[in-house]
Amino acid sequence: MTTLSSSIPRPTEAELELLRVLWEKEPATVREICDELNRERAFGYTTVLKLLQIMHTKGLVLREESGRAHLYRSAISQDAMQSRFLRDLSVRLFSGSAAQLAIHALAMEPASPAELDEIRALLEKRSSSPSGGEASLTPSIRPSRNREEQP
Amino acid sequence: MTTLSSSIPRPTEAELELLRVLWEKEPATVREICDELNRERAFGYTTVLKLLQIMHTKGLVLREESGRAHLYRSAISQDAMQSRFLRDLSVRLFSGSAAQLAIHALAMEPASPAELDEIRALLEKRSSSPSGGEASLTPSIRPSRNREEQP
DNA sequence: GGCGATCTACGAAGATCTTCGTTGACATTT
DNA sequence: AAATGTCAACGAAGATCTTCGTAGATCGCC
Repeated sequence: MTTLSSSIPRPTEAELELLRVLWEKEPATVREICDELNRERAFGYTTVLKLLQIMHTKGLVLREESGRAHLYRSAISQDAMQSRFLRDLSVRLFSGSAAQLAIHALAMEPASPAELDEIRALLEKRSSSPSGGEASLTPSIRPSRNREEQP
Repeated sequence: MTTLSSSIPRPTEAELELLRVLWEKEPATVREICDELNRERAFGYTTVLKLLQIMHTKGLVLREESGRAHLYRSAISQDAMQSRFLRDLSVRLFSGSAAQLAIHALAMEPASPAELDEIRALLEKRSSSPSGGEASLTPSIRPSRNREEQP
């Protein structure tokens, strides 16, 4: 249950990496998040802690201070965050058209048959009811596949 | 055509605003860019100049120093930049799947009939050649002001 | 030939982001 | 209880981003 409250600021790059971990294993302690992050690249413990503290003041994460080690969880669902970034990007670079953005993304990379079906389903829905309703989408599961990253 | 040379850094937010102007009216002087920007929000002249200088050292813009006032143009096409940002976003937030990104974007907002057709065309192409070759795809015409076309 | 307007270049201040060292609190072990 | 390890909190250093003031060059004009 995550509000898409627009008062929450956009996470920075490092913050987004933490959120990605949280969405996978929520709730988590600083130690857990830190260990998970260090599978990919080095993060000092206090670096992660500091980031989480900042994110907490920003409202990006929630904190349970019950035990000795605090428990963190994200304040925004991955889905809501995806929408947030897509909206931003569409405004910044696609004249505000999420559809144009989608077309470009679609042209960039082959989709799986399942994904193609999903798109077809969306198309039908759109065709019939242009101002379509609350599709509770969380797109199909996707095994975490990684490409090169460029900070 | 503009190279999608990956050595060029990702533009910051302010830099992207300048690029947006350049893509519309290229080439342009600092004055022209500044005036255009000030339709939307205030930018000091020297601010814009400084940004362009930085962007020049970064390789984001090209500069013609012929006359008294330099002429600037973008070093990357809007299309290539769109791909760049989409790739980034898909890696950061969609486990590297541009298709999932597209689905999400599609679900976010109703598309115009023309856009729906465009998507259908893309789907057919995908269906026939599943692991489609590295086509030099540019998603089709883009009249720069997209968004509304309704007979 | 000097005056004002316009341009580029330089540098710097303030904000934000990233990273981490240090400190003190608390728990576990010896 | 002392030693050791783990934790949150604080602060600070360095990097990057954003903005602009000022200085120096150059053009057009009276």
